[in-house]
Amino acid sequence: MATKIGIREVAKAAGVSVTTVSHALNDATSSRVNPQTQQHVRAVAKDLGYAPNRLASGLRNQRSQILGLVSDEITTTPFAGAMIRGAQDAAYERGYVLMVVNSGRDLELEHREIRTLQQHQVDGIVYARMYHQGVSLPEELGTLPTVLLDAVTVDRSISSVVPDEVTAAETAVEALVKAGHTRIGMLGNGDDIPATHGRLQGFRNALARHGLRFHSELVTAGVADTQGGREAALELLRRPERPTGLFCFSDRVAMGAYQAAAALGLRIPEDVSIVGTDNLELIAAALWPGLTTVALPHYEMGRWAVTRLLDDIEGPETAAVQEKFSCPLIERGSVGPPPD
Amino acid sequence: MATKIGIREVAKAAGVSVTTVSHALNDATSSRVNPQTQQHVRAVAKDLGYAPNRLASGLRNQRSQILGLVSDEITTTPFAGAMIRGAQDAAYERGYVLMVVNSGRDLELEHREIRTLQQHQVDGIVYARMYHQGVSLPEELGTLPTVLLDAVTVDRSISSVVPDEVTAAETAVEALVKAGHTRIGMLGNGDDIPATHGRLQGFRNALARHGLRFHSELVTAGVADTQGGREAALELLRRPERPTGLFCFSDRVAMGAYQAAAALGLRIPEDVSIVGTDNLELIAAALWPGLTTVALPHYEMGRWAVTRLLDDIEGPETAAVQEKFSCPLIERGSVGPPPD
DNA sequence: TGTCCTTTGCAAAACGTTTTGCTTGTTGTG
DNA sequence: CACAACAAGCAAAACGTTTTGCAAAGGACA
Repeated sequence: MATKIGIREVAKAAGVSVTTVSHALNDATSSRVNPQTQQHVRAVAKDLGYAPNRLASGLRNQRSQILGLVSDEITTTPFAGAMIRGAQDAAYERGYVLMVVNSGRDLELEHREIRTLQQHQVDGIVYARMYHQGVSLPEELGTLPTVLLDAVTVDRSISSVVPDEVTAAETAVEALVKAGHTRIGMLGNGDDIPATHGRLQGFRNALARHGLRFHSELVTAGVADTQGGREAALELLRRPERPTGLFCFSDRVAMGAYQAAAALGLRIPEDVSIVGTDNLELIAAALWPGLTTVALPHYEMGRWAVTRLLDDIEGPETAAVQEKFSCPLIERGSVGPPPD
Repeated sequence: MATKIGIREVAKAAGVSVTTVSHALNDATSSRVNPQTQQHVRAVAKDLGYAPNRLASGLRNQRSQILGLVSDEITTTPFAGAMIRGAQDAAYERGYVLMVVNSGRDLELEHREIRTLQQHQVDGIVYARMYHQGVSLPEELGTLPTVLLDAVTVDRSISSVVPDEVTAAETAVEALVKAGHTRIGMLGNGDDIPATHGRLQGFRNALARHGLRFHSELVTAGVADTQGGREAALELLRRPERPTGLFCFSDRVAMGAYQAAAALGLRIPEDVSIVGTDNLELIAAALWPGLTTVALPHYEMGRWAVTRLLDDIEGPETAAVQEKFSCPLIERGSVGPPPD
């Protein structure tokens, strides 16, 4: 209530100058102020509930303590939530706060949003994508510290973090192999992005490593959503020599595979085993039986991106890092031994 | 590159004083500056790519052009995404930007986060919940303009926006009634929140309006997730006098009902019709057949909250408003006439 | 006793804007 | 022609901090 209390009010109440208050509050072990005075000032400040105006200190310090997070999509997937929360947590722990903007793939809008962030003097930017893909960085970022989240550029001079798609797929497929499956199908996305290439590569790696042949007719590309997954799985599971295990590009696709299995009277996991990708709680835990899937560590990636960004901002210059996060297998109930 | 260009650089380049630049850029139809000069200054400013430092102007104007959005959960549900996007869009259109924080129900953390927002001098706060519920506002908000999003307080002096739970449920149930169903069950949440009470009320209203009796044994409370929905639906659908239509508290619960129907060999919608609540794309559009459901207008509510907040901030004082948004029925394929 | 540090504190400048007077011409009017 | 009114622009103050340079007060030492 009353008047907003600023550093001046504290100074007056403590009977010292504004300068001394500032020193008492900021310099951890200050040589400019008597420990007793310091303690006293701090007590008074706390008492009054003083908190510095960050607009003012930002202006003075050329440090806003704000990070920008620009992403393409925030709406459709809950991945966004996990990544952003990871980023927020990491930022908060170090005294920063996030300004999130999302462009919905509108490049023109994205430009304007980035300019807005720059007007607010953000100290750095996390440039995020909802799916692991290649991007080209907007020009206007200029020399502003930037880290890529779930995306990569050809320019290796900027740090990035992505899931390790190859080993993620290997992990998923090996879960099937270890359960005894030898005819394994894949329902894959067709887009020309690292996620697609990496997972197909991992699929092949896992088969090769265990001496299994790669049957290209068991791989379906261009499967993007549940409906696509259902149709593709129907086609695969109707074959006389049907696969007994299915590796799905995403949990949404896996949900389609569940539907196909049900339509054909195949039980999971007794008749067909299914592994997904994403560990989307909303789906993976809701399916029945629960979906065994590899988790994309969105929360952790969000944390890493911000931590790295803050290290860049606050610390000395270091070489850029291209980080890959491994994807653990989350076992629920959709994998079992193949039927006889 | 070079040096950061500020208003001073523009002034120098345009051959006028800093004052004149400010007037030329800000006063739409300025009496302080010659239209020619104004045009010239603007051209120069654009040419140099000048954009004002909002830390500085915020400090001077006592207006940060930042809004805080504090929410409990951002992770688990995609609702958050829609609400936040609506809020962001509305804010952006009026030159504001959002600072989002989420407390994960940790009250202590929430307090600290709000204080942080206040340090950044946010011009107002949207206090959001992910489910329609009653809340008590944190003390420290004080006189800061605030709007509630998907939440209400006993204190009617503060504006809020929530879904109209009662008519939402009525809409859902009437879809079943109009298809010819007379024995309708409800899988409801048990929590003591407006969402629960409102929807149960709507359920009863719809029945009464069409001369149908309310059978309390067809109503199951405390059903929160897919597994709960499955179990509750199994129980209901196994009855000799089973309901032919089910109204579900959420789409997640409805997904459980789908599973129960499948387990019992009941087809949707031939043997049993199902209506959900939420219109959660990820689930409603993915289920097979598609789930008919009432949409909670999260995006629109997010927009409304920010628009209202900005009107409060920028405009003259007006009386608080308690807004209820209606929830349209989204028809997919899960409702049909009852069997024989 | 005078000189020189050291300690403790303060005044003032700076960060980049916006806005309030004030000054200087210029035009219109009696 | 003189004077008022007005148009156009500028200098300076202010927003709330942080930090640099300086001053005063003591204490140690010669």
